[in-house]
Amino acid sequence: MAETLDDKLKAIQQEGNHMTKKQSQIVEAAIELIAEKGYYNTSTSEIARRAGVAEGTIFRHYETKKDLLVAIVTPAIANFSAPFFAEKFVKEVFDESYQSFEDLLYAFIRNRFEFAQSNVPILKILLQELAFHPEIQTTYKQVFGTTVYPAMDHAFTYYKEKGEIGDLPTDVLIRMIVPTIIGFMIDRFMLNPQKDWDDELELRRTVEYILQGIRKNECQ
Amino acid sequence: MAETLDDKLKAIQQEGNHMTKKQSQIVEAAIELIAEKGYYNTSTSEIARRAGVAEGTIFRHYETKKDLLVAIVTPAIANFSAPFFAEKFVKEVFDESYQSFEDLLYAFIRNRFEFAQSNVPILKILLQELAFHPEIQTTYKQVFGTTVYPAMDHAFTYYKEKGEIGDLPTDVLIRMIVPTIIGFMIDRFMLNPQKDWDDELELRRTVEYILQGIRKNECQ
Amino acid sequence: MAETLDDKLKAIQQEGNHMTKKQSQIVEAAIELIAEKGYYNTSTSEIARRAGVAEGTIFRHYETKKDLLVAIVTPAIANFSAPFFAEKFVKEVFDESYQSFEDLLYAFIRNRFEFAQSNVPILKILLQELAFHPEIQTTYKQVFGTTVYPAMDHAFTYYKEKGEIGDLPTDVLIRMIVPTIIGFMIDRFMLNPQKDWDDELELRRTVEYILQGIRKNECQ
Amino acid sequence: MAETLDDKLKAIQQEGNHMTKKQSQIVEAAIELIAEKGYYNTSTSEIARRAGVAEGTIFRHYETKKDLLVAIVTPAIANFSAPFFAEKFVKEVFDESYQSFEDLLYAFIRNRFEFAQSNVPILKILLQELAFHPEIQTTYKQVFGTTVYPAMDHAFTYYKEKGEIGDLPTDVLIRMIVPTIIGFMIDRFMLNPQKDWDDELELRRTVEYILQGIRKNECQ
DNA sequence: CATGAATGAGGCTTCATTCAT
DNA sequence: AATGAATGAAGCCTCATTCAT
Repeated sequence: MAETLDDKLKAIQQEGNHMTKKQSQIVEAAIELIAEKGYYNTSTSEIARRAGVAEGTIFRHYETKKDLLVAIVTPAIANFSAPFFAEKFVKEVFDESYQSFEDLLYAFIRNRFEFAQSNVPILKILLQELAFHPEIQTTYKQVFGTTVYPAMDHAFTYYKEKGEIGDLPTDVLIRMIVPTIIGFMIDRFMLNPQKDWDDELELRRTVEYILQGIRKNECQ
Repeated sequence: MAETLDDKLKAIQQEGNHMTKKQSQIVEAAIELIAEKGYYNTSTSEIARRAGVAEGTIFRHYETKKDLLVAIVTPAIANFSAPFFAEKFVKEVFDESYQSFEDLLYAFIRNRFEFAQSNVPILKILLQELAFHPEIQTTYKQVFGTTVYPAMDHAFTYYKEKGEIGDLPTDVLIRMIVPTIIGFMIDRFMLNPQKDWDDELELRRTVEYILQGIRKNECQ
Repeated sequence: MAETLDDKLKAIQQEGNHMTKKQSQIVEAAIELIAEKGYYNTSTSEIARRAGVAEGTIFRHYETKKDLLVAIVTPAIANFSAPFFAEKFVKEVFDESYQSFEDLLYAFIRNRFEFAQSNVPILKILLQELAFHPEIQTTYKQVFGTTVYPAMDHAFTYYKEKGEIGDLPTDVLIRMIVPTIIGFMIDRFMLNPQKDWDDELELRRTVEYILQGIRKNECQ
Repeated sequence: MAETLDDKLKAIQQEGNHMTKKQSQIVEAAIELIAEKGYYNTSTSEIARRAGVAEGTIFRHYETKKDLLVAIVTPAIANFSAPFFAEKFVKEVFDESYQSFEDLLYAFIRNRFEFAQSNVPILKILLQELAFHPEIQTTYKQVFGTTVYPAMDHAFTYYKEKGEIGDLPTDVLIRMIVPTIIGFMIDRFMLNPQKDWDDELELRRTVEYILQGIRKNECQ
């Protein structure tokens, strides 16, 4: 138990490496089934069947069914939240790589959009199960509190000073921006994935909506 | 099965009337427990215990556990979505009761905010369980499609013509507005209910954010 | 959890009363099977089958399989150890109902012999499972320490003063007497129950052996 | 399967010889764990872990888990019961090496005491598991019937004739003596090993108790 | 209407044993 | 000989649902 959550998160990002073939079959099957039907409607025997392994094999790799869920969802939290902030927000904002908040926001949304696009089922699971599993909530809070929030706070402060963002607290800005982005992705990937989307257009619209919504209110 | 969904919805809105004492105890207990722990983590025996009735009594009133869930959630859908639109949007917008889109939006958000405030647990259930129960999804789509969407579409058209809203499709407007409002409520009532909220201020900020986000872009 | 072990023991002695028919079928079947094959070789499904009930019914009455074991064994401990001491040792020894230690010992052995005779399977379980279940050990120690030991200690002191017993510590006397008695019963009821026993003779022999073994060593 | 039990017993007594290092690690680990927690509470994976070998390695040396148990317990039976009788009882009693039954009994108890002292865990296993494993019972009966009983019978007859032992059947004498000795050892090594024992004193007391218990009843 | 004992299908998990490497 | 991943039978337990009272 000396292992910290932080260690775990790091370990997780390289997970793919040391997984046996059967293990990744299990994870893949679990992701498909749980995304589709939810954690409590998916039995371990069903996962085993779809993965083409014996039920006992699941428990050789994951002590409990919940451990399997956590093993699926934790990297998603780490990867969805962290990378962009670690690399882009913190570094490039200082580098002034982004001329304006708009540039940053656009890069951010596009980057997360692309990540989501490649990870729809896992993110679906994350969204659906977050409410029911304290273990996941803890990880989420940890990641959000140490990585996402500070980076956002930092960036907001910077652009507020530059006058590009209205004078709203970070909490409020997050409460505006995040649901807008997630709302778009839910619509795009979960509610109406089959629709004939013009992703470029919608990304622009989303950026625009947020930008106008939070910008300094100069024209009123 | 001649009964249509529509009939059901109507019946539901007057439900309170014909419920026996035991029955409302059951519903109340179920709401508390399911909101707190989720549908699959709440057993009928637990509901019976908290309600102070025998387990069999639940099944005298609801054929299955899922029926009980549906009986809880369906009126929430009907009531959360419908009333305002039926009464205010449709009628008063025509009456020109609302001078501006801002007035309408503000009235709408405040109205829904107050409704949410009095129905936190049920709405929590709705939000959490919607993903897992096709029965609920069907009801939701039906209500949304026949009541909410048309009313919104109507209003948006009206105010777009008046130049108060930018020229965005109804779908897009909904995708912008709804997550913003729901996101606020989740923060307010579910994630941080204990915070020292200045509700008036936050309502204003929410309206402002939406308004700027979707208004005609005159000042750029 | 306010309930003390003592309360439990009392409750247990009247247990028979409030057991439903199915419940006593379960207990009876469990006793038979566990006595014969041991706790870990007896499955709950087997118990259910022999009891003529559904497997789930067991768990309506006993939360876990181990609870069932404890429910079987605890009264045996209470009843095997306690009654004689409470009633006879303590009271009658003072009354001088027993002229000599021999009388007391004989009455005691005969009394416990008869009890054992009517409870062979349960006592077999107690003997076999005591080593593996801390829950049972705890009960045993409690009963022994508060009831059996004090009564024996009392009686030994009394008869030592009368010169009928040699000057050995209570611990040692118990270590001599108890295995002799239990050893006899194991032979009689468990190892060779089918033998053609002359119980009166063997009881006498057992008393004699103990008596000579611990008496004041006058003739050497 | 031409191999008789007798062959096996002989083979067993030289077992140490042909055991590989891993094999004795396995046996040692198994003894520790099974003594502590019982056969059914000890998994082969746990034994393998403690032994520092792979789980499969156990099954290379012992076809089944039960075979491992038998391999542990059979030599204990052979060694606990047999040697003294074979060497001492039979030979030395005839040699009249022991002047009196007391001398023999004392030598016997001391000898078995010392053996027990060096083999507590294995004897614990024997005692605890004997009831549940017919394979062990068979071995036990075989050894007892062919080695212990005849030797004892022989010695008893001899000393009865010399008038040192009362006229009791061998069965009865065994039923008196054996539980007394085993009872002492259980107390000494299993129930209260940590106590500050004066072993010499207790050995003497045990001998004394048995001796008086079974001697010719001359002084009554 | 209400009760609650009884049901039995199905879920998660353990573990002795096998086998390809 | 040794390994350890994989197996799958079997175990304990949960829980929605039924039904006699």
